[in-house]
Amino acid sequence: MTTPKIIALRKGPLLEKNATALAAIFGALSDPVRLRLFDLVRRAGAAGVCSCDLTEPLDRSQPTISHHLKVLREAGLVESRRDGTWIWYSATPEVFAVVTNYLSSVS
Amino acid sequence: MTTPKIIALRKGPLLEKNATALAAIFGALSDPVRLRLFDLVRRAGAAGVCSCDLTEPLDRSQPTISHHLKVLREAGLVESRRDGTWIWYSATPEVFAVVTNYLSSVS
DNA sequence: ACTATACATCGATATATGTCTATATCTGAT
DNA sequence: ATCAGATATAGACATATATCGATGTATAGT
Repeated sequence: MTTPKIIALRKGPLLEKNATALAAIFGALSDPVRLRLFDLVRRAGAAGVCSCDLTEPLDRSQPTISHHLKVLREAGLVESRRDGTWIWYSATPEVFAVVTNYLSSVS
Repeated sequence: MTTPKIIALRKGPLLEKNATALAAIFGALSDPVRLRLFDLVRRAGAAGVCSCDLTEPLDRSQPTISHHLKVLREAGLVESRRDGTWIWYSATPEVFAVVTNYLSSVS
């Protein structure tokens, strides 16, 4: 409560609104399966990767992978486009830039 | 299951072991309160900030802040040193090198 | 030794999350 | 219209997490 010494914090602390938005992105990256999933997607580049090729390498059920892809999609980290019966996922570097910007501002 | 097109993924996917380690760091940053907490700590620079000054601005109970600081500490994002009855927290930016290295490895 | 302050831990509780099986939906082909 | 394959959703369950009040521990001062 009482301040032992006066610490001059710089202006512009992280506002709650921004913290919540950032936390959501980090949250999407806070699961090992999701991280590997995202890694596979971004490695596929602009062409993207078919969802059907993501289930096997991660050793999870199809609904589980679908769930994780949804989380990544809602966080804005990946986007999907339909091609017939399958769906192609690709990384969205814009949102990723938010993360790297923040991280580089720290270190 | 069946591959609709052959996608040439680059070598070196994210291994499970590394994914788990990375996910732990992201997990520590996946909570708004913890993000703002970390922000306050890192803004204090090398001198650090007293734990007693972190409870009020975040509008959480003292045990809750203590818990979050523990999470940040165990993730290697902050370190603490005792000074009498107070404990001073400061950021450890080295950990971010791991994250930024990974993030820049593909793109 | 006693008291006051700072911080940590404990136990409880409500909510969120990861995972599965079962089922639904969507798309293309017959 | 029917069928098969790909993906999404629903429901269930176990575990994790964020939070609090109560209590414990450590340190400094009297």
